[in-house]
Amino acid sequence: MPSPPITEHLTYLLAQANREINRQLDARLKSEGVQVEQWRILKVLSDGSGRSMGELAEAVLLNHPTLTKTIDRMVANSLVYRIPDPQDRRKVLIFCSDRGMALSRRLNSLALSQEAHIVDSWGDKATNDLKRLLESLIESAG
Amino acid sequence: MPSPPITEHLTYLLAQANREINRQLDARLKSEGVQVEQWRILKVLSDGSGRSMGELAEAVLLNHPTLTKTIDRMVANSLVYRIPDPQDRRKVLIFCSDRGMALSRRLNSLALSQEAHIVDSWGDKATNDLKRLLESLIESAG
DNA sequence: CTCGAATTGTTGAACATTCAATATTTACTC
DNA sequence: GAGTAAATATTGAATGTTCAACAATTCGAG
Repeated sequence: MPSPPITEHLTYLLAQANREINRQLDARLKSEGVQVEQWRILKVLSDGSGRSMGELAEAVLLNHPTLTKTIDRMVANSLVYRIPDPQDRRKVLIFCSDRGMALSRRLNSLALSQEAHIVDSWGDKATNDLKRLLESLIESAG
Repeated sequence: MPSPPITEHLTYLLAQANREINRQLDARLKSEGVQVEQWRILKVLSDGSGRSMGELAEAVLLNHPTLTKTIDRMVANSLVYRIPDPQDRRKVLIFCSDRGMALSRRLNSLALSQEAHIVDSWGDKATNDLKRLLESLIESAG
């Protein structure tokens, strides 16, 4: 059984595409001095409702300790704040501050312009086909 | 311009899919006590020819300092070895040892079985469509 | 009720990654 | 050809992540 080259493995293609797209997005977000993870956190919180650390970790693809320390930094920057959950006192709810909301809007605009650039240069159909397949794969593998 | 939910961003879907597939692969490779990056390195080197650090870093999606330290560990485990390039003495060529070759074969078998599992449960067509789109995106974005 | 088990979040130590600076060799310019 | 610039790999400090242990709270069986 001859093993195919690594460039034909799904896991490799995903890693490569993810790396490249992330690199491009990082370059744009850099103008606001922020990394992709913080954009994700602000974006999730920007609807104004609070999330527990567990919910948030799941939503932004980070594990708990990493999220704790990232939130520490964002609290220090006054982008988000913590409130103990009155319903379940084990939980801590994270909220987006006004300053975080304002930053979130600027970051969204940067992220949207990146995606628009991909759609322009690569095509609308390909982009949508890829998104649908990724959703299906996640659904099937999750 | 209302910003779509994060789950509709291409960058998020790529990150999520990559994370999930990598997690599955990691779980399998764990039986050999090895991480995905080392599988990639051994796979690339397993054709027997040497690669410079630069070539290898590009091929396995790692930046130079990270690769240097990963190779340090693999040298300590006798999986690979370094030889100064006689053509260009700035370069160092990395070769796979016999022990590395044997491990590479076992890892390939694990990786192939993971991919076979995806094809089984998700479908041959979807898998191939996705691979072609990812290749095209990388080509277009690289 | 009460006590053990499960859930949630944080912390600290070990570990890994990254950025900037360095050393070495090669290529290029005049 | 001498001197400067570029390419290659490594190192060390700063930073970030992960794993395992911990504290606090809630749940649930008897």
